[in-house]
Amino acid sequence: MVLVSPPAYRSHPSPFESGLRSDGKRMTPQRKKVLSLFEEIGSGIHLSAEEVHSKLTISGEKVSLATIYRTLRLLVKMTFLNELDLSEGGNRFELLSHDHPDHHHLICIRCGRTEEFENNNVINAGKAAAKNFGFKLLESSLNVRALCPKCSNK
Amino acid sequence: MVLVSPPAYRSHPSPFESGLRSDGKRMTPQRKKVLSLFEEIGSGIHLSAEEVHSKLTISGEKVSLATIYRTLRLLVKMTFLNELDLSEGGNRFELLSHDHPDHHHLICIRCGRTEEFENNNVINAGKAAAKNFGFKLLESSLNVRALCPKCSNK
DNA sequence: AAGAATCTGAAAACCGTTTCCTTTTTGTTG
DNA sequence: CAACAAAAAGGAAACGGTTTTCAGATTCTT
Repeated sequence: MVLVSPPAYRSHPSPFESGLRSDGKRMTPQRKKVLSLFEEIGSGIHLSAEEVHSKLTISGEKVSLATIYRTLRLLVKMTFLNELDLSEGGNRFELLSHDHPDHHHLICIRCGRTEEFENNNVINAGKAAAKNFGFKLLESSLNVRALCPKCSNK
Repeated sequence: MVLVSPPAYRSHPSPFESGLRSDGKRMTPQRKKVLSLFEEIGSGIHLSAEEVHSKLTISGEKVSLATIYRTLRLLVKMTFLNELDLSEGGNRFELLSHDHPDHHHLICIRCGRTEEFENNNVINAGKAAAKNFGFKLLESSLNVRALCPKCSNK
């Protein structure tokens, strides 16, 4: 347990790492693993905290569930992840892709299949409503509850 | 405690009562009280289960929280109430007014103030997305998270 | 008025999430 | 590179909203 080489993330501070640093926070293997998981699976996939935990566990990485929750919240605050409220059993998280900032979700309420779409009219509707009531807009999300083709003919 | 007149709801079966009956369910004072509460305060007000409970308790009606949860679910299924997922601490319920079926919500994430609005573009966006993926649309809801005027200058 | 089915209330169980507390790790400073 | 303070991790307990269990009460039928 001696003579270990320094962790790779020391060499070229990633945006994640510098974001952490500038806030007095630290890079840890656990945080790295959670973010890497999302980066590997790509954007547009929505994982619950439990799913993150089991995926990491399966690939041999041990990160406690408590740490996963803490890290997910952190990554959301740092805008690396987006948190979704698709109701029915636990929130989900997805990699926030900065080229598709304002996308919405179509959810099959029976099997959970989820599709994304973008629509400027929706964004404008949110803006208009906020303006109308003098609110300062933060974020708007349209959730469309539906039945996917497979589930609708059962 | 003798010679009480029969409960009012026996005389002219309300839509609620007949809906219940046709499904082998029964009208009870508790169910009546929950629905009446929503009818008295009118549509556009969003109450959590806890709030329903405390409002009834304050006006001297004793209905257990368990029954309130059961009744709220029932009323949603019967489409007398609409269930909202405004996140942050518990779902809320509102009287479903059939003249404003598809309204959306603007929520102040700090104080919870909630305003409603309608927008056909949003409805169409949901329809378009569902059609696009071959889903059968059930319902779409746009939640706009924002800061109300009071909270945004603090 | 009696009986079967349904419903209620109270308490326990649930489940996703957060917090507490102790130990481990990180990053900085001599 | 050793030492130290600050921050983070792990595990377990606590939480808060919601659902379930179960025994006793109520509704509706006949």
